[in-house]
Amino acid sequence: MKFASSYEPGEYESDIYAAWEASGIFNPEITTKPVDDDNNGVDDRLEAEHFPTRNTYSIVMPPPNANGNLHIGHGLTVALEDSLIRYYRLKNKSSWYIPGADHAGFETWVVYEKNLEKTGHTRFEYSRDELYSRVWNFVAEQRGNMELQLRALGASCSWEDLTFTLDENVIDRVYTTFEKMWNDGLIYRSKKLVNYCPKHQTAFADIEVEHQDEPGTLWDIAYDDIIVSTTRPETLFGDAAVAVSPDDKRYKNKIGQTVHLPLTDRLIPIIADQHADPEYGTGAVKITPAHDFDDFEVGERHNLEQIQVISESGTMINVPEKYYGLTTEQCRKQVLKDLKEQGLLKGEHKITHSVAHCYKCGTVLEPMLKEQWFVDVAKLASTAISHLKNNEIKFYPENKLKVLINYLKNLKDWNISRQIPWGIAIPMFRKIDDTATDEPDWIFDRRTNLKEIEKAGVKYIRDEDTFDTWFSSSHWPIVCTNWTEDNYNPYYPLNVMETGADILFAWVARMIMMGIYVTGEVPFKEVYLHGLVLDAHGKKMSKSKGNVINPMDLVTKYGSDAFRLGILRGRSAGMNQAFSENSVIAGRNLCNKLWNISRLIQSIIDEEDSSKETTRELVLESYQTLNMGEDWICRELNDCLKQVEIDMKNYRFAEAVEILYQTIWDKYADWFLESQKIFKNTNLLKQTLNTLLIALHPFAPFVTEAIWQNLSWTTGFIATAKWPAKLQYDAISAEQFENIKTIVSEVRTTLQSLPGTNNNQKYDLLYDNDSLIEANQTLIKFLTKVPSINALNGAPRGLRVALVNHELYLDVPEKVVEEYKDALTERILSVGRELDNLNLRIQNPSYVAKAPAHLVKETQNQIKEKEALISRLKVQLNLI
RNA sequence: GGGUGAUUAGCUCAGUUGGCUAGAGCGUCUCGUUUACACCGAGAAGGUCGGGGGUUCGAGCCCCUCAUCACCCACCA
Repeated sequence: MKFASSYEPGEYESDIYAAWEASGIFNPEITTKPVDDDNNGVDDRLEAEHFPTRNTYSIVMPPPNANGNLHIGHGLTVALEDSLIRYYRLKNKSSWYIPGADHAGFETWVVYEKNLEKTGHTRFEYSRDELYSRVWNFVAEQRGNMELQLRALGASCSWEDLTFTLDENVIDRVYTTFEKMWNDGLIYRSKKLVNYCPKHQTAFADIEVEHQDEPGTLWDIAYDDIIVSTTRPETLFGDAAVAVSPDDKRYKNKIGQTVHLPLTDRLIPIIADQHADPEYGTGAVKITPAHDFDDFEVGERHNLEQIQVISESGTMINVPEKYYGLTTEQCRKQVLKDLKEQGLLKGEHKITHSVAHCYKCGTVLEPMLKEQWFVDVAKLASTAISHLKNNEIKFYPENKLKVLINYLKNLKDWNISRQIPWGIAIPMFRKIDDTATDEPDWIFDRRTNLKEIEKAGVKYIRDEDTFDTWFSSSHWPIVCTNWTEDNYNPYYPLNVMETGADILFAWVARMIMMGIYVTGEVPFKEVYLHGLVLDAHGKKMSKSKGNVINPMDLVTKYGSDAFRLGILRGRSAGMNQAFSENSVIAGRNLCNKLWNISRLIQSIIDEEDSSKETTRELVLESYQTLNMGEDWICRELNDCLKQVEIDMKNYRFAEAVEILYQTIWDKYADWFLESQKIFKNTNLLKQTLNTLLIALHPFAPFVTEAIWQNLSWTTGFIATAKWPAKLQYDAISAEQFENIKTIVSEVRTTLQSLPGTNNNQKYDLLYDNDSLIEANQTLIKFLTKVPSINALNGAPRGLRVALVNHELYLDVPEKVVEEYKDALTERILSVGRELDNLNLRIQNPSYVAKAPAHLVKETQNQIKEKEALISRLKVQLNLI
């Protein structure tokens, strides 16, 4: 096969992915171990089960929305997770990356309902079951896009195991848990104030609410001779009391009295409650238990009536005729107008307060009294906390553990009822047969495909609500790995849960609670949380701002690998960081570089093979290092591998990519490969290239595989290659090569700083009594591009290269040396400044006394070197 | 009100338990049409590490303080 002169990702990526997928290498290894009769002391249970012969490594994908497209955050997720899974696959673990698709209950519902409205229909024309099947079809049409996009990103997941959040086994598991919770008394039904979106007509969990600081108005309204402060005058019809602080002297004598509720003929009491803040407003506050969270609690304490005055569609009910049916907004205007006319509006103050919004449509949420299913979280949370405090899960970044524990400590009961049809039906049925008074009002039953059921002659009707999606997704590690009560499962707990830091509470916390509740074990051993990908200027991406970056555009433009390398660069756990297209460009450049490195090596191999007139060597033979550069690159590659291993263990992706980038480009290409243009150690070239390709493969799967398939000595897929072993080399020789590098660099710098370098003037090199240079003159000549390099016969001449331990001269005419004088003087001064610093340090008696001995010694050596260098440069200056 | 994180080169970011002259990518400047690569090669410039104090032989890193910017949680009528 021929290498093109540049790497064009578009020509290879889809074919490569298809070949991987067809070969089944992304599936985990599952074998049935033969039962060993002689076996003693090993759990028999294990023997009978399917289980891998190798160590396992498992990750579940946070399921992207089944009917959506991937966004940049998914791009980061795949880059992180797939790097891990590919790395551990190379490390010979049976690796299982389980893909998923999310029915995304509320998200999808909102999209669907919008579409429905466009066609002139509303949800109220259909039954719950009809709507469910309609959305199912809608999602089925859209599905597949995001799965193709995951493939384009190179996600090496086991597609046969894709789990959809509405799969039967998921629903089954969720019902099993729910039933267990119901039996354990962890589920209860209660009429409580919940956050409610009047537009979408559904309730939310606390965590789904978005609070925003907004300007508002605080009105003072006279309730007889007491003036209350409120931001919501329209709710006054639901008032059940006026509260003042028990410590507030102004109102002490009024406590226990009653006042007239304005615009009505009702009387309400004045009560004392610590909720009223004497410092705020007038110090007197109206209490509306049915429409405010604080007031609800005050109402509980004082046994106040809960009067609902706002309906579930957001209009006024249980109010005087005049206001009935108005929206809350219209009602507020009318109430204010009427109060003003009656002279009861006593003041108006502009304030800023925090307002709860629907995170999807932005509608102001209404606290609404509703009967809902709640999870009593106290025990779940405290159990989770004890597991967390036991350090059973390691967090990256570390501080999230503390944050999570703090959240769990303050967690309130969890509302899991949603009034939308798109979701898992809550498996609870309400008794409709009033004569059967002995039977409980609510029973659990899995037959949610039925609207009505009959049990022991009593009729029950299904609750129409569906589960909060987080209730089912909290089972994700359990359902994806097919964990069951009866069998040992080597893939559970997961090795790591990788997801966005923004859903630490909503998802990670709930998976931990649920995992422990269901399996008795934490669901994963480690958690890696990535931050938000911000736009190029560090701003949050949003459709309205128009700064959204589509990962697929970048894949098309630069290639999948470039995108992955680019998005990992400069990113660390938990941090919100800007996206930099330049990093993707750097990734693209690296892929092309690696491609050309491989092209050069293959051409060297081909040339050698043809000159030897042997058949092409398909096998990788062992190598021998034959010169310092070869030993040196082995050492550098070993260091690089070790560093990558450490970085992967610690989830330092950016650092791993960085060291690979530098090793490939600065070390392998710029030094080793250049030197191999002379030496051509074919076996070593093959071996080292294999090493680099495999090491980079987790991060840049496509280009490394494309190269692997093009090389003459490789077999199989690189995706299932073995992580490289350490290379053998001579350490002293490797270290010697550093000297060659220093010599070459110094010659290059000097040549470029000589006056008149732009007229392409070439000079020879002269060495005197220097075995290292003598032995390596061919290489030095090649790397410095000087016309020739010779032993100096007679007195030194030309310009001495600024090296301490080597006698090397650039054979330049007197005149050029003369012109170089200024540069030389500057050089002496700059080395002098460094020397001054070192001397200052060594002259400090405390430093010599307290610093570690090796540092002091190093400083002394450096001083000697600098002094030698200066004296040599000065000799040069005097010669001029 | 509470909490978390950030502040290092023109831009985006590294800098792991304190240790030599603080790094990278992209950008900038100079030179280079060398048969792997111009998505290239060689070289260079550019930072008093947000301000101020402290601990230490030694601080980008530890402590205190101030400032600025993000984000999260919380019941501000």
